[in-house]
Amino acid sequence: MNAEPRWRRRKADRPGEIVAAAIAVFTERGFAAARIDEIAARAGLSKGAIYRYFDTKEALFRAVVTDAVRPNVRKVLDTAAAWQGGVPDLVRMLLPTVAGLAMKLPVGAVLKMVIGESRNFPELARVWHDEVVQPALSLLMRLIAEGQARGELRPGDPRTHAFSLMAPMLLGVIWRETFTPLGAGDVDLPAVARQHVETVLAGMETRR
Amino acid sequence: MNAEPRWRRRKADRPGEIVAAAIAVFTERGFAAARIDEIAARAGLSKGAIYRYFDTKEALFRAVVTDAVRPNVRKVLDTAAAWQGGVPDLVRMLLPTVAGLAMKLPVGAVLKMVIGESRNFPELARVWHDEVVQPALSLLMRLIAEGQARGELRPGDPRTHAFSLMAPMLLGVIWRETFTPLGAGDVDLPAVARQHVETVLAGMETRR
Amino acid sequence: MNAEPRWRRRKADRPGEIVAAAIAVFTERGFAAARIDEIAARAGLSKGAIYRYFDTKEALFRAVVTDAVRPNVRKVLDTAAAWQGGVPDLVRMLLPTVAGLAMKLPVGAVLKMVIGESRNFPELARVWHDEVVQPALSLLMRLIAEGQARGELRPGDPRTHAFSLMAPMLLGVIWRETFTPLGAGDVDLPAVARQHVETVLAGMETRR
Amino acid sequence: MNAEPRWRRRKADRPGEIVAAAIAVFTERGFAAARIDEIAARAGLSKGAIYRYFDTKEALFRAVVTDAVRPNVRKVLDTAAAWQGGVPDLVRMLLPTVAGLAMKLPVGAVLKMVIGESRNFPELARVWHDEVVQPALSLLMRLIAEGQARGELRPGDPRTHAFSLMAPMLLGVIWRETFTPLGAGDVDLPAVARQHVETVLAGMETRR
DNA sequence: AATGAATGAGGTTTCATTCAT
DNA sequence: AATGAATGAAACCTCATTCAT
Repeated sequence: MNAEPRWRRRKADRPGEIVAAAIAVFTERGFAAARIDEIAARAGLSKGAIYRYFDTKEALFRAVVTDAVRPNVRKVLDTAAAWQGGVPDLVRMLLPTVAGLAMKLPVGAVLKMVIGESRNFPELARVWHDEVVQPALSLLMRLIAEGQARGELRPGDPRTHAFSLMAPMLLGVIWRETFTPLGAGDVDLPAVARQHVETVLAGMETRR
Repeated sequence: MNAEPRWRRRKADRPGEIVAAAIAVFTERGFAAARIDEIAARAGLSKGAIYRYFDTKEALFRAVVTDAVRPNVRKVLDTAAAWQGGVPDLVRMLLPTVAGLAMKLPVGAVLKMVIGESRNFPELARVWHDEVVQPALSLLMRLIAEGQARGELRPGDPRTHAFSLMAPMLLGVIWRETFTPLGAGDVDLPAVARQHVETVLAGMETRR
Repeated sequence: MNAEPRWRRRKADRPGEIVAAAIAVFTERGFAAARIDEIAARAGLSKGAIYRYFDTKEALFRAVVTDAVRPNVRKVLDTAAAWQGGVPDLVRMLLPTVAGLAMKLPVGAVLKMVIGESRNFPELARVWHDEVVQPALSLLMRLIAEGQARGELRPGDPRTHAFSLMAPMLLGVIWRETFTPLGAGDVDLPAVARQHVETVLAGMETRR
Repeated sequence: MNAEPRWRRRKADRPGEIVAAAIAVFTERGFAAARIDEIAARAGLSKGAIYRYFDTKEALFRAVVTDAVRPNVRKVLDTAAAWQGGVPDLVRMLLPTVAGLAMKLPVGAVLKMVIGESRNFPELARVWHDEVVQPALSLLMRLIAEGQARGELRPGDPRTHAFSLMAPMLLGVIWRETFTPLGAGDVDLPAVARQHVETVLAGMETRR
């Protein structure tokens, strides 16, 4: 009689589908303005079904924030940790790679939310700090210190040097989320990465 | 008995007091979680009185975001526009100045909100873009192009160069709002400014 | 592989098992706070299976309230109806018997629910009235009237006399459900029965 | 233009009006089935206004249970504590008084709820135990012990004697709430009190 | 000009019930 | 006969906004 069943069983796929829908809605509206209704609709579910997989709106938000980036960060860090050559060349490789990732993953939107909701969800900011920011920063600082010890890089506080290296990439990511949708010029992250890395390395390397 | 009605006191100050209270609450809680009740209480008023000065919560939010920074930006821009010497020296002066301002004004908190609410309040992001970001960026780009024309600075896309120069300051501001409250190490903005400006200028200047 | 489908096991027992689980959950939580999920879990079934045996939560509730006591009441009433000796001695036997039953059956908990839900489920209160309360009361009233006719008992409204006889037992049952779990002293129902029956019979019997 | 204002200020009267409406709805439906909407409507208010006076539905429920009886209990206990004559005569006065109060106050309905919700709101059962039941029981037990010491009353556990005295009154109250609305015969509490007190005293007094 | 009681729309969450498997 | 994913109708509670005082 009725051609279309009201719903179909898909338990295994559901969490992923819900998180995908939630990423879209949360990043578009922010935590508070996101409505469970809309997430459910985009996931092709009823509101109540969401609660089979996530106990609260906050739990869903946490899942979004943690799932969105963690896997990709590992990959980058592992590559860097396994690097054999000199520090400057590693940096030359690393920044464009990160720029490429940032272009295709929802990093920017999630980062925006982590920043925006850090007061209301300190734990999420902590997750990002502990799993994304701190590891990346530590790795960079260690590499810079090594480069300085080997005489490849000029002296200076390694943490600040790391800021000098990474900041334009992150700012570009935020820019693309915040100002580009308004009609402000887009940012070509890989291009920025290429030019910036050369500029800053020229200022950091001992011989050129 | 009391001949003086209690609200005769101040009058013209009210809007400013309300905005001041609103800055505190909005930056502490974000737009959605901020309650008019609390803003009113901090302004020493009743909830209803707020509506005599601002039609809606959004209007108050707009006032906060617009008023919070505009005046200070002008000052910096005017100083820079009036600069007579070479571009590198201007930059050497500018970054620490900005760093100092960012330490005492609520720029970071408001910037965080502008970023976080940019999807829900595009006009606010636009205000910031048009009144803060774009003017500063334009000025910097013009200066850089001039420096390049005069042979003081190496070639390269001026906009990216501007990013290379400013990004660590802005990222530091955001960091202090997002991660420092969690116990992550603080960022000494003026120190970052001093080291970064020398590093990046060493990579930008033609002769050193 | 597994030739035996898992639900082939029992079959006829199911309703009884469900009611048993439901008694536990309903008496622990009350009607509204009882969740079908929990009843199903305790019965070793899934939620959906419950609906094969009971159309609604209310239907299950009705089954609980009706089944919980009916069989036991019959026994007591039959014993009393078959009594051959004098009324006072019957009462001396009856009250401790009832007290003993009340100690091991969930009468108290179910009585509590019948009382608590009587407005929302008048029919259940009616079942209890018609099948438990009224028969017992009628029997007692008839016996008392007979005793008065034979000169064994003093005059007075038989219904009130029946109240005088039975009330402490019922109140004790309720007390044990309501106040004892809070740490209030327990009630030794049989002991109360023994003392009360002697006190009240001393006031009812014509010669002592 | 508009003859009737949408609402009128009546802050001081509100809590009482709300509790009165809540008593009606809670006692009619029980805690879970009572809807704030209906309480508000009966109090002539909107749903939201309730929350200006009571933080949660539970808080309102607590207010109902505590407010409904406390004042009246005090009065009875004080009268009894000030009694000068013999114990039997005090009891002869006390029971009809209690019966009269129970006829005009919502004691029965509230008692029913305390019993029905004791598992979900143990603290309310405790309030009733501590403020109503225990004081009354203690007083009675003390009076009975005094009567026994003076030789007016026969020996026996005072607590059980107190049960023997009071139980029919309480049971009558519950009966009137549970079975009378169904068409079962009403209980004339004062009449029950008069006959019961004589019956039971005849069994308790040493000389008659 | 100011108050704060009252409104009412809207959101999250729960859970009895249904139904594809 | 059984499962449990999915539905959808409430219900509680919040809070920006209004308006009688």
